Amino acid sequence: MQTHFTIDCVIYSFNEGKLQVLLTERNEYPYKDWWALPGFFVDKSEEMEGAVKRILYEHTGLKDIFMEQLGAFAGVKRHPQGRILTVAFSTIVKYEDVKSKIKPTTSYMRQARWFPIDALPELAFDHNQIIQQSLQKLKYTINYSTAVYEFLPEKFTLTQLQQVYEAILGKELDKRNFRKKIANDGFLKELQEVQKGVSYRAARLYKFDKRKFQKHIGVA
Amino acid sequence: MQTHFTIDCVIYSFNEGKLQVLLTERNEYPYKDWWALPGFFVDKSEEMEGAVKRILYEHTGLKDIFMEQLGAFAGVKRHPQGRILTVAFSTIVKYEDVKSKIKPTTSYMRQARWFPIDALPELAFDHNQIIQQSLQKLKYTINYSTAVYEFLPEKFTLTQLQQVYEAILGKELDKRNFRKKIANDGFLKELQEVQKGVSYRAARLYKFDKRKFQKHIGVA
DNA sequence: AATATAGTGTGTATTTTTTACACTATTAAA
DNA sequence: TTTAATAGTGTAAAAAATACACACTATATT
Repeated sequence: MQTHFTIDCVIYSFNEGKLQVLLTERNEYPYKDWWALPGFFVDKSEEMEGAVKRILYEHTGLKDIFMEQLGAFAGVKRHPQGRILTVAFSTIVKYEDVKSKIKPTTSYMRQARWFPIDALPELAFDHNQIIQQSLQKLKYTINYSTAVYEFLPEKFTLTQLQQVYEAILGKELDKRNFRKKIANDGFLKELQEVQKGVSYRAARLYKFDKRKFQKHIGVA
Repeated sequence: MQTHFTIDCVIYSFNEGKLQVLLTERNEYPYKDWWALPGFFVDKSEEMEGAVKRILYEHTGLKDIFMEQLGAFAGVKRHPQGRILTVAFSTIVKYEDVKSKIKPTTSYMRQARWFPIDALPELAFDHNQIIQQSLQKLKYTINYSTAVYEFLPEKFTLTQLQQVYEAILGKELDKRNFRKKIANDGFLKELQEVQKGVSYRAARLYKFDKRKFQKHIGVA
């Protein structure tokens, strides 16, 4: 009648032109030595949102990050010790921002590491399936969410933005049409600033303007 | 560390030009005498999908119906007895098909009844919130799912189909444009048959062709 | 038999959105 | 100064979405 209840986190970033997922190496049975999504048990009387924050921090070292619910996975056979219901959440972080911060603070996990989404190992439990479902949702909502901007630094070039789109959708886009669409959406702010330190023509930098985005979407 | 775990069902139908939701009147504390979504506890070692089927049957009398997951709701305060995690599911049934079958077979609920979505009572727990979230998703996915056809009998008129769209979206649509869109989609089969027993020009009947729909969507 | 009723069924012009496609400009390094 | 690498830009064609009004037909009523 009662069940254990866990949270699992699908954490995305963008690096080296690829969509990456953060995985942890388990140091405990079951699935000791396997790679898995960062995740753990929720405490009694702990709000789910609070548990997500805590688990994210303990398993990856990351803090102050909003996570969105994907859904519940409750197969009786998904865990060898009998049914453990997990609620999967996902989020997106900026690779450079978190680079130095990623370090599990629990001994349940040995290490945390990024894997490109197209080269994931076989994961513990049903975690491969959770990631696939999450990716589907990301693709599906890309044009109606702020997701792509969460991968990028505050100031970014249009080419970087296009690369994020391409990494998520898994296909190439036409540069001119892409820029036309972005210009038409009209929620980027063009800065009076260009890239530095590149050995070719420097690209203009842009910022995402959340206020304009919300107007565009027709905020709830 | 362990929690109770329930399923709640958002069951839609279309009747009298309106989108309807099936609710049950509780016969047990807490929230005795309140209206609520059909729902109950999942047994230990019971697959979630099986529990959904069982609970749906016990609380509404309905059988053999596929339900889609909406998500987990786990607020510590959502249930007066402490956190009870619920996973919400939704489905759509044909009003006429189920009309005579709806009857709870458990004494936990006194009766089950349809309510128009725009005239719901205040519900037990966080059930109003669950319905709102579910409705959002229904609107959002209307054009990429078979949802609308699940409201209708096997053979239906274009006007009936349009009314279902209008009930879900909560706004009126232009008849000619609607028909153009449907014709263009091309996954309805036009029958050599018309409505019977109407006191005005009889409308042509159509069937939904799932195979053509899947081609159109680009089936996974 | 005439008529009222109620919903069916249809087309076109306009605007908007999407797609396809290729060259010049700028910068740093060699 | 040349080369290498990426930035930045426009137009035409096709497709999709929108706005809009009237004649048709089956039945019920008188």
